Amino acid sequence: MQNKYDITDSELEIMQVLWNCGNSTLTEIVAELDKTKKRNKNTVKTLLYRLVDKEAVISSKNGGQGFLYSATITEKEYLKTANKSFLKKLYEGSVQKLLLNFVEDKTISKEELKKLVDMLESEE
Amino acid sequence: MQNKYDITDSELEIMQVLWNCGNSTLTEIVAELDKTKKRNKNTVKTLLYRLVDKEAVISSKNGGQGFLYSATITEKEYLKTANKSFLKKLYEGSVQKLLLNFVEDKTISKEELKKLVDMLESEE
DNA sequence: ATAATTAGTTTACACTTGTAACTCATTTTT
DNA sequence: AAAAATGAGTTACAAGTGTAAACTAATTAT
Repeated sequence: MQNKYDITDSELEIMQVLWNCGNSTLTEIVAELDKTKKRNKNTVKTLLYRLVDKEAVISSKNGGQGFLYSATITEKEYLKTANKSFLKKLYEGSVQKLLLNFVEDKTISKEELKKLVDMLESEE
Repeated sequence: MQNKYDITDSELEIMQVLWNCGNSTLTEIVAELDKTKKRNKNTVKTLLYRLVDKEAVISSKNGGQGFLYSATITEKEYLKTANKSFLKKLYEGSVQKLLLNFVEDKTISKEELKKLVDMLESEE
């Protein structure tokens, strides 16, 4: 491993806290995670440690009571690589194939898809 | 594990052969995989064995020289669950969010997306 | 029929991942 | 100041995963 974009499922939950809440201390991260699923503080520490190890997160002194953890990659950057490997793994890298599948299996209807495209059009 | 939709990356490559080429023998699968990446026959055997174990594949006698392996789930069925968990993990389950991201990060352009929707429209 | 090959099954092993305890230093409380 | 709590860093461990060897039974070639 040792690639900052190679983030496991549990690690991702930590990154999402950092992305959503900004730089945080261990305690803050644990508190935030607890909103959805209880997680032992030590577990979070290990996860943070691994993220620091692969440089997806850096820690910095925070006046006295502990460290502040910060993501070194943005969520968008991460999503981009994650999307790409998902597409590659299941759809030969083709977004078209993915979307056709979504429509076929009713994950999204043609109408919704059209509405979405219209929205994108009018936006700009 | 022990869920037939819970398929690892290496196992998926075997499933893809079965989906693309239909029921196949071990030798055929190995030959097909070798087109893209060399893989030890024993490795393929283990992978097949694990797939049989979780019932994503069944094997049946094939007049003499070996067994025929067949997928018990279709590619579409598999993709549907894979899509869902991908969306859930990264986009709070929202296709909309995913598509917005694709457009934002230029994985697909608005034009291409529109063309695709038009195609879906005219199809039917 | 005996040797060689092949396929099915079992076992192995290192690395990854989820989960958490342990240690030691620092900070806070009494 | 001594005791208690907290946090950083380290270590642990079982389950999952990629990869492949070993063993055994069946099939094919000589």
